[in-house]
Amino acid sequence: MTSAATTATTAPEEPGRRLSSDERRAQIILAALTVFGSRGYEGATTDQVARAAGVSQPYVVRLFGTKEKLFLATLEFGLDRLLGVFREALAASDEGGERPAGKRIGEAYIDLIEVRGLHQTLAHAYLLGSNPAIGAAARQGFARVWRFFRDEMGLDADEARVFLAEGMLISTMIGLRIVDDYGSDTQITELFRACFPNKLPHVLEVLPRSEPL
Amino acid sequence: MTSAATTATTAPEEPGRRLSSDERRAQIILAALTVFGSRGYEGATTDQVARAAGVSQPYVVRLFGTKEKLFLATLEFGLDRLLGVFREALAASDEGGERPAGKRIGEAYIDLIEVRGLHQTLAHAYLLGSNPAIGAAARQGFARVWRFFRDEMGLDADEARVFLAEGMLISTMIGLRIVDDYGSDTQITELFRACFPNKLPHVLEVLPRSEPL
DNA sequence: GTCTATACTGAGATAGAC
DNA sequence: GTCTATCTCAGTATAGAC
Repeated sequence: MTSAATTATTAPEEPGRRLSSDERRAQIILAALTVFGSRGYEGATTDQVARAAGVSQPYVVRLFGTKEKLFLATLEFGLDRLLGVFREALAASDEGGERPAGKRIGEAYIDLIEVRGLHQTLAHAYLLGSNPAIGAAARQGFARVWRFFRDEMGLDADEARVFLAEGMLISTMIGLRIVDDYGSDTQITELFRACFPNKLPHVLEVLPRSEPL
Repeated sequence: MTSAATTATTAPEEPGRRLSSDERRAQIILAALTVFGSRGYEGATTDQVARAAGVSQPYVVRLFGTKEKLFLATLEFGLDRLLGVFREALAASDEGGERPAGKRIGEAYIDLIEVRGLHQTLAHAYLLGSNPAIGAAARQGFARVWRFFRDEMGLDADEARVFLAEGMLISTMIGLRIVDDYGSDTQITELFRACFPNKLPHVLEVLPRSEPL
């Protein structure tokens, strides 16, 4: 449990190699996403993040300054990634009217489960409105998403609200980990099904791989 | 800061009076709702709950056993209360077709901001799916709500999903505390407005009273 | 039923070596 | 760029008095 390779969440790396601090930062943020995602900001420890990233706890603090700054960096990464895939999906072709922008973006959102902990970390951040630093960042981030729907995607306020709402529900279902109670494809509840129209198989394949840590 | 009356979140009580342990439990759960709501399960401390309730920290632990059990009790209280007001709203009369059940229940959900921290505490619980005890309780609780929509209210799976989604968005907006960045009635954003159709004035009146602690 | 005092532990952060 | 050792404090839980 001391070697990087053993516990690393991220892609395999050549064992003996020394990474640039930017590479490490990126790697740690990926790990932080999974840890913050499952335990939340306060519940997560910098040590858990460090282990998941295969580095020592003090080094995580060294690179990011404080746990709070680490969380803020992780949140920003998550939001950038989210808006990144949304923009890609928006720009993608319509395939002859079969996949309108709304559908593409909805699916892109669900596909983000591949980036483990992203949905949950954002959702946790959104709940921390009372926290001075994190709350402010969360509101800003949420506003960015809202503006994407309104300005870039061109939805009206009502359509945007519905979109956002479905997104929040999906995040909730992921955070709840209904998979844990109902096993694999057979017993999954109607409740869970109803949340992932046409994406269920994919979700069922990916979610159980997201270790609770 | 030692007297009960000074810091109590809940209703004024006669200073010198000794409460039954059930009364205390109820009072502490109310306080716990606000504290867990703003800081989350891990972020909240039993001491903050104790202060908010006007009792000593060890006594909170004494009454509930552990912080986890306190959270579970608080979660259950919140869910009971939620389903309670939903059932009331469902049973209420239609007022000549002006307020169908869906609308009444939606409004009842928003009116629950009066029970400070309820929405946020539930939302926090829903995100803790990876936690053995809390995750299981949260899934159970979420399923109860789902069944209310399906069985008692008679919605089909799709309608129920839409309902739940709007609810998750509303909880998110409350947790985000957009009020904090945009002050009172004047500067409130479109984003916030869009989430509380016809309920904005009420929300704007209550939310700012919910102290961040 | 409720408090004060306190034991114990876990976790963030710092110092300093390599 | 990264580690080990360690300080320090906050927070849960226990003991025991009133």
